[in-house]
Amino acid sequence: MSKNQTGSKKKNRLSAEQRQEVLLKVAAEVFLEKGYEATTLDDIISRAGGSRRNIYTQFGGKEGLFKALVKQITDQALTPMRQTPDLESDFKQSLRDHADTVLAALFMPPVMDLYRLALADGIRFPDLAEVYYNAGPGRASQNLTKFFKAAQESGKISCKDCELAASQFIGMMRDNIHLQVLLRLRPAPDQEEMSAMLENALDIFLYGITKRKS
Amino acid sequence: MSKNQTGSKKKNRLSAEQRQEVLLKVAAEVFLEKGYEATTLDDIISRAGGSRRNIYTQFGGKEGLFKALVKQITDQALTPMRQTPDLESDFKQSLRDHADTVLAALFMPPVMDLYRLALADGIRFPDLAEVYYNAGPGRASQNLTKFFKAAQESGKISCKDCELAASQFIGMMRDNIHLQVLLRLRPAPDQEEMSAMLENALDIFLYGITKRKS
DNA sequence: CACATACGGTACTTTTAAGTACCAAGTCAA
DNA sequence: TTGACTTGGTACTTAAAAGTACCGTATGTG
Repeated sequence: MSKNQTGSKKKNRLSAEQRQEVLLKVAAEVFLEKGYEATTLDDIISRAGGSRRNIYTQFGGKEGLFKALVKQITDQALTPMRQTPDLESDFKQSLRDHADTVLAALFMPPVMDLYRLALADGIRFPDLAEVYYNAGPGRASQNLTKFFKAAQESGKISCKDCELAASQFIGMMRDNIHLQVLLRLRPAPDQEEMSAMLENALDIFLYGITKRKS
Repeated sequence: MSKNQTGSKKKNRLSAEQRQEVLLKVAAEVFLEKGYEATTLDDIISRAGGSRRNIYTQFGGKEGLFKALVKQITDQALTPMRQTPDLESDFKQSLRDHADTVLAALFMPPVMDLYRLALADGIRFPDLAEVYYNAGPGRASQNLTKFFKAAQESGKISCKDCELAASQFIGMMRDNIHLQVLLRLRPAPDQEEMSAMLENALDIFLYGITKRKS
């Protein structure tokens, strides 16, 4: 007994842990949408409930809340980027599977928001930029590099600079469509369009666009 | 007579046009570096000289100054992106020349700053995002698409979707090295490294990484 | 049931920056 | 030279948001 019933109409107090959880969740929405400077604590309080004191006792202030948030997000939102490609099966299919994961992750709202945030507020919080890069794009690039090197050794591909190739392959996923979505000029692609993007990139990356004698 | 000598030690008044010019120049530095919210008018005044009144009489306030700035920048900084590839000569060399221009432009400080700004403050100023995209990456992509279509018709290349290919080629230029520079995690590449990036992208894009029987 | 503890909300203080007013001083024209 | 006009600088007003204090009240324990 005690604690509080989920259905009570008002005055349901939350424990410190619950409150902290809610605060981080709401803070994520607001900070990621508006950036650090444009976000006010009142925004967060009014959406999260509770009072200003929660933020100060638990996080020490706006900056503390922001940093706690960054830590949590980089731990969570970027996990898809950590997937490492399967080295065993067919090369093209492995690459397709991996790229599919990366591409889908790139268009996930929290990932896009984090990308914007890292660029916008990386100046004020250098940790943010570094942590983000290492956990996300950097990690993805490393994994892909390893994959390419292995394929190179087994004679499936031939790349002069596997690291650069991996970096540029990731870049192909961040094409102008991705940029337009980042800028909110168009909605994210649906499954069908995403699949077209993927196959197109795959074809070019594997075989090039030069006309082959048939 | 009258006006003011360039060498006078103090109290050289500037005309409205001169002041406006200086203000825009300084505003560009500050806004592009810190973003809209984090920039204060005092920052700008103290660097530009003059007084607050200049900003209010000439631009109407912070927002007016910012918008005037965006207009000026998109007219100026993004001009390299407008270059259209030469359709006559050798395809690979044409593409190389064009990509070289685009790549160099992508790493120019004002272009990078504008990229950050468009992502960070595009929410508050939707015009900014749209104008930026159309004048920069969008234009570049369009030009490249035309180029690819022409090459396609003369049988030099074979791409299923030239527009998508162009978009992804531009993406290859925005690889993880570019991202790291954007995040201020490393300095911009020098001529040599940039050339390596270019040749690598070119090779992959034209021929793919699949091992060819020699 | 009574008490200690900690959450919830409001009201307050302080700081910072936008926007405004005013005076002094330079510029130009008659 | 004088007087109208404009620019430069400073000081002021107002607004908004960070940070603080306090009190009422729920929680759960002895």
